[in-house]
Amino acid sequence: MSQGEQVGPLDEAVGYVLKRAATALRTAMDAALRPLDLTVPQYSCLEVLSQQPGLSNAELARAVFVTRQSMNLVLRGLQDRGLITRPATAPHGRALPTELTPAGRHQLKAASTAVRAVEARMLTPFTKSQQTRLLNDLLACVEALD
Amino acid sequence: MSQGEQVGPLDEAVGYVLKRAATALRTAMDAALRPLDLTVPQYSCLEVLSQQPGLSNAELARAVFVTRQSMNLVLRGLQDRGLITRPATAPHGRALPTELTPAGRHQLKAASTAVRAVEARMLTPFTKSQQTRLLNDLLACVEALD
DNA sequence: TCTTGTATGTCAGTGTGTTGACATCCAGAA
DNA sequence: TTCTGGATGTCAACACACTGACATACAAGA
Repeated sequence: MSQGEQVGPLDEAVGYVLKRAATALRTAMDAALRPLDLTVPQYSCLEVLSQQPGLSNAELARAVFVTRQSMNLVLRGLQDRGLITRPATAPHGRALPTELTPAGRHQLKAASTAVRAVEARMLTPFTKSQQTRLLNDLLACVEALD
Repeated sequence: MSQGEQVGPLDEAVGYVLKRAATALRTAMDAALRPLDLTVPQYSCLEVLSQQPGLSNAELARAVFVTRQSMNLVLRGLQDRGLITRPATAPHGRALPTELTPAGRHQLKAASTAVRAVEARMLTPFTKSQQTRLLNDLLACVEALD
């Protein structure tokens, strides 16, 4: 262009590479979860639900950064497959506390190992301390943008 | 759970934070480009086209990691607004070489500064050497997954 | 008590990206 | 020359996430 370097060969833009990394991870996770008939949002939902049982639809949506409507579809799919349970009537307010079924816990265990394997493959080039450094760097990026 | 730590409080999973960072960046870029009436894919397309004029639809799609169909919609939108030009008939084969119009170059300049401002804000917490380190780390992640 | 506000679940409508498919165009081998 | 393979542009159908909207249920204040 006219005034010096603009963005560079695009491979040098942090934002570009950040998107590429996220896309590659998403693709790899999709492939790893496909044999289990789980999508990434479904797996994320199960994982959160395992760590925080009894969360409502809206709370789950906030935890996974999607809308209530989207999470509602995810939950319905999981419920139809018997991986989670929601009471037909709300015990308090309108919130329906969601819980994992034994089948859901079993499915989550398989999915969790598959996902961890993908993460481990992604982190192969790094030492343990480098991994925490990368983690902190990414967190700093998020905070700087917020 | 049963056997030690599973995934941790989820904030410690690199994949989770990677997605959060990419989402935050995407949201910030969307907000920065909205006043210019440009979406992130449209901006990416203009940027690539500026560095490599004459690329065809399929080549652009590969460069931005979307399908030909999606890129076709993006190009049509940009073409209707007079930011790019495509010959009505292909000079060779079926590929239609795309070029930026003066209006497109002008719009891209404004968009590029806006996007660079977002990237700069994201990289505020880092020194120059830390930025290149982060870049290389992310590239290593992509390579490890490929 | 009644009212206002907030939060939740759910129903549309919309937009965007994808996969699947097809016709076209060129290059190279038989 | 003829034909096969690869690449391209484009159409259709589908999936998923979003915004907008509405009715419901509880909490806090007048």
